[in-house]
Amino acid sequence: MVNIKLPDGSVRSFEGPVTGTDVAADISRSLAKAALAVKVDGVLKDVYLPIEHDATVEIVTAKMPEGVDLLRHDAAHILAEAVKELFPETQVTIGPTIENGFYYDFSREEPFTPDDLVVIEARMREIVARDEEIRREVWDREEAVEFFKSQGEFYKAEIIASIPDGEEVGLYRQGGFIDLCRGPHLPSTGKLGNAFKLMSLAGAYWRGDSNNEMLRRIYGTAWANEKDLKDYLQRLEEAEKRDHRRLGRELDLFHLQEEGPGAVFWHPHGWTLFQQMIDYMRRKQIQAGYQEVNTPEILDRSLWQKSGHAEKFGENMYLTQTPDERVFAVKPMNCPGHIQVFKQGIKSYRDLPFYLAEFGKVHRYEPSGALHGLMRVRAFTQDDAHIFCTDEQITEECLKASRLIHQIYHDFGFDEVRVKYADRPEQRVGSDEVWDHAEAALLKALNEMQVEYELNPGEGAFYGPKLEFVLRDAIGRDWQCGTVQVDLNMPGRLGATYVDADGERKTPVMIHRALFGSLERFCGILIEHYAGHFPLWLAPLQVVVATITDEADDYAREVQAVLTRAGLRSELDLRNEKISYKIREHSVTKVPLILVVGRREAEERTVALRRLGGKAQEILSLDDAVAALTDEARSPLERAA
RNA sequence: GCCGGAAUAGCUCAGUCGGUAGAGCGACUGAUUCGUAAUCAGUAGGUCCGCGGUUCGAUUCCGCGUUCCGGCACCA
Repeated sequence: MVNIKLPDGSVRSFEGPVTGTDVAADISRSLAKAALAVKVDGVLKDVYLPIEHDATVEIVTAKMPEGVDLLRHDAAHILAEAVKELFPETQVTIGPTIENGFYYDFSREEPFTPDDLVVIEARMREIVARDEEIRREVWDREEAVEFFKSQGEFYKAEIIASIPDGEEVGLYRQGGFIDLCRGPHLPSTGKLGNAFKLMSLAGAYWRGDSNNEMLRRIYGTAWANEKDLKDYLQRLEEAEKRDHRRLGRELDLFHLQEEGPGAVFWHPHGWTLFQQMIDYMRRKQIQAGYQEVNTPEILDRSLWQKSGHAEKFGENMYLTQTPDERVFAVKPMNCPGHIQVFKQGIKSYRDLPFYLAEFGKVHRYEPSGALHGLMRVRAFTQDDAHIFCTDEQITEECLKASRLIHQIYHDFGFDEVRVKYADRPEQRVGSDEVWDHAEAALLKALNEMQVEYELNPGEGAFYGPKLEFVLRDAIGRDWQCGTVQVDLNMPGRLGATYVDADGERKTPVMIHRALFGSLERFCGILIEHYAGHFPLWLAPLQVVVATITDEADDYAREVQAVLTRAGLRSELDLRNEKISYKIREHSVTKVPLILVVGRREAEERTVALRRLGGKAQEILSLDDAVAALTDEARSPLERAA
């Protein structure tokens, strides 16, 4: 007798061992058909495997997230089967599911072409139509290794050989294709259905290591039904429309060109947005007790040798030689410069914590393949600051900096921020004891912050562990923005000291912190986050005054003058065009407010206010309109004050 | 940096099986003075990414380079 408890709490009894299919069939025929796998006491299993003992059982269908994940997993296997049928000389490696889809990495001399993708996808649909049974087999490890070697599948053999002793080697067979897999899998290929699509080709290193062979990756997406697939493809299209590179051109914010790879040419509107960010940040920082400084962009190479940058970061640095043959480095970070400022005059323990901030433009020679619009550039502006403090102050200062970051992100409309904690990297300066100490202090602050965080092992800066604040772009790519780093190394290397209460000279701790991280990147994320519809206080162009007839020109000029005096950013549109033409044009470039003035408004000293995306218009007296808009255009900082 | 793809008018793109190119939108000029998301007509605009090679002739074919796009690796 086997008692099966279902999620609704009911219990069904069976004579002997049953399978997930049996249980599903006992409930309803349609459920039996929809069953993709089964969860036995919370563990996913193949639906056709016997359940020998009493258990809690849940039937997994495509309606559940786990079910969709299974579909994607099987789509990857079917992709591999199709590729092996069409290109038998190809070796298979791994094919996991990912967010919204799956991929499979193949080893193959010849690249796949976009045309191949069409053929492979067609073959996948054939395999689905064949509805091949998928069955799990447990193999002896040695036999499995030998088997795959004999098939010329050396990568698979390597994976199996690396499975820890004592773990079962489970293989799944579908038609003529057999693959190592932890499972579970669908009972047959037909269950995948047709809601899948191969998306793109890419290169990817074996085991993610750039020293290894580059494999050929095929990305695909798979969903429970055609509608979900269609919705997903539409979401991708929508995301493309908010791509900051596209909006950057459409809204005339910035451009990049061949002569300056990774360097931004800011146009007037883009630069206005950029300056708004700086303006906000500057005030916010002053409130938080920072002092703003500015340090040289080019400094003698020897300083970078002392700081450790030359050795650990040298490959990313621009060097420049002057006619007297002296070698300088263009700064990739602001920290050594700030230490020079700190070192001027004798500092007392009473001066600590000592805050120095800089909107510092840094240059880093990034790998060419990494460049990406504003998100990844070679010349960028950091809202960088360094907090010189005592050992006891570390935790408190990290906390303060992290709180500041969360507040600022909130003001810019981001409430979902992911935090990562990155500890010591292989390439680093300083002793293990010092690192132990720095990591412990940062972790303590992190725990006191009471935010969820992920570990990012080995990804700290070369001088200390760091917190990373991560935002996501329109198409799901994550970008690190703010950061807080505890540095017990660099102040010592560059000779920074303070006089402690006991009269002894001591080396201060330095906390590196950036709020936006890179202003360029944050600006890119902002563009995508708002899809170009910036909140009024950030919008580069806030108001367009548009006339209906040239009889209103003089009045329109007057309106704009009043707006300018009130501190609003406006433009005049006196062109001899229909008002609907003007409205369409300014709507397309996402100007938040349009003030329409015609003969009537000129006579009555009013304006017709039209908001972006709105249909209605509002007739206001000029004075009321300006007062209301000025109030509306206040930044979060001004509102809080 | 690595794998794959791309580069034609300001933008989006078509095209030439090798005989120096075209559309829509935009720009400009003129007409129109119009009430809330595209008024009409006309005109101009191209080193077909760069450098070599093959060829009578290259935007087209080949090679090298540059940049960009999608990934991987790297990272703010």
